[in-house]
Amino acid sequence: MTNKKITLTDIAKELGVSKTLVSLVLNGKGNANAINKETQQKVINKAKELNYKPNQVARGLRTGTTKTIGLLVADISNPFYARIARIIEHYADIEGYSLIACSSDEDEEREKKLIRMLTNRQVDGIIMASTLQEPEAIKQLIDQKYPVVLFDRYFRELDCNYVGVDNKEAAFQAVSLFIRKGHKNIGFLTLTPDHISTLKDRRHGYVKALENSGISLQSDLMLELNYEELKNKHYNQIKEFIIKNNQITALFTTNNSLAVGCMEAIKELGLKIPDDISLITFDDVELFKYTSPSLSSIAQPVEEIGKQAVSILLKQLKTGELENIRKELKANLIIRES
Amino acid sequence: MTNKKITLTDIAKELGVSKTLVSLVLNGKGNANAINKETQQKVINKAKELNYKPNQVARGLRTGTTKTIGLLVADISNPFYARIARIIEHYADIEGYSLIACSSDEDEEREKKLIRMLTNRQVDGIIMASTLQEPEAIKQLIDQKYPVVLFDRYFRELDCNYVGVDNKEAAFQAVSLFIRKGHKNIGFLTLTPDHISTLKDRRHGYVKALENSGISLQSDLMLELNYEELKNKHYNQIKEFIIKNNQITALFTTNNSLAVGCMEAIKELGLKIPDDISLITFDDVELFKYTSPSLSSIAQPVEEIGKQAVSILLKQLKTGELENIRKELKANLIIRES
DNA sequence: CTGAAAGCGCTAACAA
DNA sequence: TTGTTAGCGCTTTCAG
Repeated sequence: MTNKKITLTDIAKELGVSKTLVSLVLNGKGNANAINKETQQKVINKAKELNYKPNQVARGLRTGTTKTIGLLVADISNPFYARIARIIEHYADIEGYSLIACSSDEDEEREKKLIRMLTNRQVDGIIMASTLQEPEAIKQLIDQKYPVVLFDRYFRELDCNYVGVDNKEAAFQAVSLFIRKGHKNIGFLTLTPDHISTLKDRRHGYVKALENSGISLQSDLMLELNYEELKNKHYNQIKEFIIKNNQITALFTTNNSLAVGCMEAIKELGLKIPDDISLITFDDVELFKYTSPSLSSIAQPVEEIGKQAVSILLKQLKTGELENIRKELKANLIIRES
Repeated sequence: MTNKKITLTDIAKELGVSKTLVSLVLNGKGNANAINKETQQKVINKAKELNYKPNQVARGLRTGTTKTIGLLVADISNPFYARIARIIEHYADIEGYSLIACSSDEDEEREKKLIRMLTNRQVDGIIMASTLQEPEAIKQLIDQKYPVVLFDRYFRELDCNYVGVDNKEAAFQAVSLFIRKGHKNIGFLTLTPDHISTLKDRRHGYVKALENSGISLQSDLMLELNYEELKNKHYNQIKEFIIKNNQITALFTTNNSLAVGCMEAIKELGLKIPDDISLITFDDVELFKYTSPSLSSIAQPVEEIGKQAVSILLKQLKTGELENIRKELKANLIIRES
């Protein structure tokens, strides 16, 4: 394996020219610097011949820019985040950026560690759906002029780029639909940590819809599930919840995993959706169309969210100006059988 | 924004010691080098006080190791790869490695570009499910002593670490089950590019099961779908296929997206699974349990695949020895209603 | 116990 | 039109 790594210096030496010359040519700045066409061609040929590979790390150290974006979410394998990741990867790639993807597992300490990791790695910017309660760690980034785009989740107290949907309105619409259909005892299932903005907003939408129709809020009908338990598919709490509150005829869940948990629990209890209990969930998953029954859901404009997130980040990377762009999109209530 | 970046030199200067000293201490090599406890503490305190962040890029340039793993798959948002990604992230993280994740879209040229990108970025190793026909680009990596672990897909002609399942056997079992249930006209749906080892092996399993039962192979009953079309949810070909071959009573699909396409097509044709057509698919997705009807599938031991892939890679990263480890695991046929 | 100095591979002033 | 030089921030001999 003769394959010693080829560097700029190797090419320069072989050709008897300077590193600068080679660097310029290989970076397409040959013409701008009025370098002899012939010389340019020689350099290019030699680079190909030696199978030269520019060392991005060295370039990164020198230029202070790594062409890398950090993507931080709760769980990269959750269909919602997985789809967003793919879209972000796509748009980032167009501009030559790669993604370091990481999952916080809804663990605040872990998220802080990951933020540190990403900045240590000198990623040029971060796109994240944060699980933090206090955005102090993110504020520090911004104070250091670090480009950050939040998506899905925001912080009221923090001036930061953001793209997401109007969660309160979407939840309001879904629950209002239940009410119009005559449901009075509508359960609300959500996750902890419950300080997450999306979850809070969805809860507000639920409460508002009830208020709006003069239905009094029963705190019994609201259940919070622990993220870890949910991840390990411990659906017992959901079952107990349904048994204890057997007046419930409709359920609103704040994410796709909860909806799956409900399907399982309801099935195990021998109940039927929607005959016994109706279900609408936040976040659409492709297969919800084919479940039994097909699940009604609130679909976020995933493509647009990912695209906007990258677009905002890249703009600020290019200009160096950290504006403060907030995009609130509309979610789409998809009514199916459930 | 006083936040100039703090470097080792800054700490050294403030303390009136050398960079070496600081570097040693901060890397936990203080004791090994018999550095004064007090001095060590001073360094650590000062680092904390100044909020020092080690620059990984600089370290990477110096040490030639970036603590980064490249993950290359067809589509990071496909549930199968998304789950694997999460697991790989988990095990890599334990050892301090991060992931650059990228999707080839089953495009050979794009994959080659991504491989180049990853090596330019000096990732320490690559874990990939390759879409290539000729593994030349991967062979080059290995020749350069670049640690590579293939998963899911392998190359017969290439000596390279690999972890995956026995695809032929799994497909054989699934199709044999169809036959035992009395099916004679069993359709086979797969993807292009069809040189991919998993797809070939699954096809072989299908053929072998038929042969084994003395059922003659009808090439009409085998359909290949283009990846791009599938991604764009163009299921018309599947519909036409089913209409043209209305003797089909069972379908075997080689991946989860194809199964979804079949469900859609069969539904649109007003047919019922499994009454009119039975379905078994490769790759299990959580929601297959809840679809209507629930889908029988071949589940790969995802956790084990991801864990092994990381383990093999890290071992070779540590020892510098590129052995050639091949792990073939067993897939699990999950029989549901379809 | 601590420090000086070299150098990883690259880019960018500045010279020539 | 091309070359010299310095230096990004870090680790690591080698000397003291």
